[in-house]
Amino acid sequence: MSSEQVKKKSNSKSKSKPKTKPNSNSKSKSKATKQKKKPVAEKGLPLFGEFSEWFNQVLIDAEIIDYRYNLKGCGVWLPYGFKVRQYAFQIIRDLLDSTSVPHGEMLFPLLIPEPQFMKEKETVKGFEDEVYWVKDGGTKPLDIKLALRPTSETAMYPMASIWIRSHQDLPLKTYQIANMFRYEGKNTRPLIRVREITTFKEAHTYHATADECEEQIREAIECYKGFFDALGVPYLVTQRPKWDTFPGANYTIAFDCIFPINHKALQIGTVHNLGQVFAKTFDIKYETVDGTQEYVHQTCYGISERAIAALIASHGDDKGLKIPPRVAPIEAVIVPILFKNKEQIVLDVCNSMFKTLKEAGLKVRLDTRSISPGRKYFHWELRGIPLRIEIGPRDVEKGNICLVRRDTGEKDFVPQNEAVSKITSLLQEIQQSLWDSAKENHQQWILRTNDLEEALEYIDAGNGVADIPFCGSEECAAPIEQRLENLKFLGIPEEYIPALNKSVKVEKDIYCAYCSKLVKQYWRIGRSY
RNA sequence: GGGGUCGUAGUCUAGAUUGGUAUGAUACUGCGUUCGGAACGCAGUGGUCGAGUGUUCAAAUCACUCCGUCCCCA
Repeated sequence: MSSEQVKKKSNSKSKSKPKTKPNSNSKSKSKATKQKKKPVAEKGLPLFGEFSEWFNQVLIDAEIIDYRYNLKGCGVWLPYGFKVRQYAFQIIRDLLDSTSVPHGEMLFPLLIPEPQFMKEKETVKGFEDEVYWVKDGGTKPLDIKLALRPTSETAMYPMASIWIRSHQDLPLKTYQIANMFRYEGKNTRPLIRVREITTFKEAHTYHATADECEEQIREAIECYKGFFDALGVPYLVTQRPKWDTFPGANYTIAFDCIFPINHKALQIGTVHNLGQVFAKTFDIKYETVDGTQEYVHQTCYGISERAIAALIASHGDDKGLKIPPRVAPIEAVIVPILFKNKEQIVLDVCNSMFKTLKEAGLKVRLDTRSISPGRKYFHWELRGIPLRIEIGPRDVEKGNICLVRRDTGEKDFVPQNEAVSKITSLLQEIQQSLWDSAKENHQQWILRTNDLEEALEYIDAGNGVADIPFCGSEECAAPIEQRLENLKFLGIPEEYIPALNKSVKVEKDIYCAYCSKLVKQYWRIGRSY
């Protein structure tokens, strides 16, 4: 059976059919040629180099998400994917719950009454074409239309206005993890551009002063860095251009992950300084020590399931996923190698090893299915399990177990009584090494140049993102963005962001790549999702 | 947003020009032989042909609408 035959419809029908395996004779297989040795159940996962196809297929094959639900932009989290999501978002929960003033987790209603939603003009304009409206209650039209939240500012802030009375109530830090609805256009992509964002973590904070508000931005950035570090997802931090700031916010700082192969940037987190705009709209005031009434200063920051997309993209290879141990539903899987008349002695060792590892607190699984060992290897490699433990008669004789790393493929034989310590340290090593290699790759995808043409060529060739000297005006940005499809100004890199640096870096003798004015900063541009 | 393509068991696919309830593989189930990188034999299960409407004695096949897919262009 050729790989082509079992591949997804979309692949086998596309005109530029990528060859995944040499034997691509989809129709010429005659019944006479009985294939004895050849595998008959080859999975048709496209090569990692066919990134877009790989990504879509691996989500289904590795049982992360099933998007065959007949509603555009919506999908089902499968148990395995759900676990990854759960472990990942628990990390951000832990980070937010443990800040010096903890963030309190809450849950707001999905529905927002129209008048309340319409209150903040800027936000409304920003989401105008993306809001789902509930217009009927059963068979009767509603007097007041209800929006399905595209984000929750307008749901939360009227409540904050009730809760916040005095400076004693501040700072107030809250967050919720919930689903959001956005009516995206035609081009939806699983996990990346969806109509139901199933997992959106949004934090909202309220402060007495602008300084505290600014300080909160730094805390948020640190939290998010901690989160992505734990996932082993590399990122770039930039302050978004004025024209790409969250509607109503003073400024927006964003996290982007450059994807492998196509080197497009995916926004995976945003942090907004909202100033007092929303406070004025929703009348969120507090009484100062002097007895006067002041509007609060606010921030909000969000992370979505796109973080999972970045996690998958950053570590994948031709065999499938590589899940960092921290968020892996299973850290190690035991595969028994059974030979005739020696089944029981092997199974006994497997069972006791399973028990030992479980008692040591490891997420471990014993795979006793009656299929061949090789099949199990592929199964678990596709799902990205960090460590495989093979135990066969030879190992039993020697008192060993065989450990195989998913990331490097390295095999290691260790004595059974050292299993726990060896596995624990190996898992740590894998976690670190996944992070290191992803980061190392990421750094190679940024070009700094004073030559606009060079930057555009670099981006157009799909090599990565580029930093160019730039004046920051929208008039200069627009014609540059026109030059390439999906080209975006990501913004100013971290070292130039005033909110994040006591003294921002200043470049000398560089001139705007468009208007040639003397400028102080490089701006980052690149193709984005 | 505009244009095109396609939709048949879980997955991939034959059948469409010439209307007559569907082919094969894989997956799945059972039994047996196996098991250190996708094992083999035998026997089975599984399809309102994306949904709806129309034409017809009869629709997977023809027409229209909707839903979804993928590709191209803005």
